[in-house]
Amino acid sequence: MRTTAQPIFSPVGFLRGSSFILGGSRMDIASAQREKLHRLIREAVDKAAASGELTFTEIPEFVLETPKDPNHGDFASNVALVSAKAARKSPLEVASILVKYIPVGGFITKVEVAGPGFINFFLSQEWLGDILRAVELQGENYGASNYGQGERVLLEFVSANPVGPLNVVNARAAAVGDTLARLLRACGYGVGTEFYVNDAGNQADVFARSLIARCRQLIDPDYPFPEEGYPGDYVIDLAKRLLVEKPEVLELPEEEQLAFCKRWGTDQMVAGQAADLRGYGVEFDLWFRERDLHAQGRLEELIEFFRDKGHLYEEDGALWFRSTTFGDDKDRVLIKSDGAYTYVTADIAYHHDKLKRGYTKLIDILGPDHHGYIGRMKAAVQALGYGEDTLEVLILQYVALLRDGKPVKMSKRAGEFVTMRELVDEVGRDAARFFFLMRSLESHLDFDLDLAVEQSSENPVFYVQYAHARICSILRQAEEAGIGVPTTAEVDLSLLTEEAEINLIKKMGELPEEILLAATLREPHRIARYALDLAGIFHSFYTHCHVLGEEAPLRDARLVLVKCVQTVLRRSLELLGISAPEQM
RNA sequence: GCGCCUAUAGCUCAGAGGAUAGAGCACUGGCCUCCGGAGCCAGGAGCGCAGGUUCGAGUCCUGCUAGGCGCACCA
Repeated sequence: MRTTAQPIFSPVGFLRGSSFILGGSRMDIASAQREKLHRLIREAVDKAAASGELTFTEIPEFVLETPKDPNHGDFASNVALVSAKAARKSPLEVASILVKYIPVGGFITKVEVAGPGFINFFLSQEWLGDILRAVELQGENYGASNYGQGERVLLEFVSANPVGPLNVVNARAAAVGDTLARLLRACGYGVGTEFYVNDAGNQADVFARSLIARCRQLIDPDYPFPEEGYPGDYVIDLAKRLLVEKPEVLELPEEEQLAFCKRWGTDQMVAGQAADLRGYGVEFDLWFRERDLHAQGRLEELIEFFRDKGHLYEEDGALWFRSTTFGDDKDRVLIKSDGAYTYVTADIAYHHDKLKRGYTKLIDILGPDHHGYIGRMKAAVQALGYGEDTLEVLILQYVALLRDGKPVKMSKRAGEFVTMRELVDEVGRDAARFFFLMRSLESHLDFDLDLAVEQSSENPVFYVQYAHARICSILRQAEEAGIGVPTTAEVDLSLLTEEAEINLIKKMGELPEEILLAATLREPHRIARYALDLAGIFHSFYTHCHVLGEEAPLRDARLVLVKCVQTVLRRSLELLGISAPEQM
């Protein structure tokens, strides 16, 4: 069973190998430099092979990375390191042979062999200008690509039961799923987002009975509350509203009453969840109702489909799906001996529906308590006739809220837990999203409530937003002084020589690649960290370099630079679903 | 018992098999005649344990240890 996140395509061959191709009509210029270097390296390998100096059966995949240490050049490749074995020479020997075939000139000012056998490339200033021109040209689309070529991906996330308010893990899932959707769209995928509403199962029945009991208690305080009922106060509030909206509900025959409360109650919960999510910046393309699957006979269809394929058998009065054929730990019951469908039956029918609607990649984002679910669903998708990797399940880990450095106690059984709405009310939508997106999915994250509301540089979300607000302030004052922001073509970009300026430009050049990595590796936290890095470099620039007040040529070049940083910061924040305030 | 996640600086966390393992916080000391000090600059310390694969392992494999979570004819 494969339980870790599987990229849609392995990005390895794509990013590190020979073909860095961004589709669409406008190729990203900064990445075009990278592509040129890739090609030059491959040509050098071919020439070295032709001359007999190197012998390969095939060229291994290699990395072209931006070194942390600027002394290692603008780009560095490990091609010699990874191909040393195939060449039966030391990495240093391979590297020194290859550099002979890499022509210096044009945008390449120097090529050298360093360390254990890296080939370091030093580029002319011109390529930095290319980055700024790319940002200017592409603006709000900077970093987008057509890598996905329209492949249809369905992201399902949150999918909380409609029996209570959303919790903090739901909030984490919402932030991660929404940003992943934005990232995949930016990479040219045809993305759909869905929330599966589990409104037909036992839990919905229990919820309906809890609601009825609360209604009766409002009339007769001694009326007993079901032992396994939902204890939260929100059920009482809902009961009050129900008695106002439909006072005759308690007069209905029991079965009708239950059916009504189940439908009405879950609808109310769904409406509340949708409103909370909207306030959090998350809108779903579709809220898919489990009850529709039942009403449309889709479960029966699924059973017939599986029966035809021979995936079913009966035992102990129940109908079983032989999921072990497809690598599941054990077979699963689809119809219980009492004739009722199990939860998994409906969920398989739902996934079948997604596939029939033309999605070729399904991504489910689930909480940590559902990891045991992966095997059976991957088995189901295969039994439906699709490849093992069609379904990809991302498991989020738990969230611990910290106040005064101590965990906030939560008890689901007692109905005491912090809801997503409370969290967002307390720390704000931007801080909540950023804190969830800062960490990798699999981290068990500590959410520091005190830090999230702090208005200081210690609070990462403020740190990033403040950088944006500072830029806006500069541009505003320029405008007030009658100084327009020029275009890259109108200024002398070679005046940007300060370390902070160079670092800013290089960092901006990394965004397209970061977006691609974040999307394909399912690592949205890369973008949050990217935004923090870029903001940090900007703050340093701000302290060391002035914009307004400098001589016109330098001032104008810096205005262009600052304008570009604004675009890139805005773009990063937009991908995170976080606002970019002009003033704070 | 089986499965999943985690273990990196005092704390919270990054780290695409590669160069000297990085940030932030905390602690200490500096920086405002100047575009927003909600900022900047400078200082110490670390990969849970044991093997293995590799030219090279925080990263991959195996076995331990510790913490979190899950193992239904519940959803």
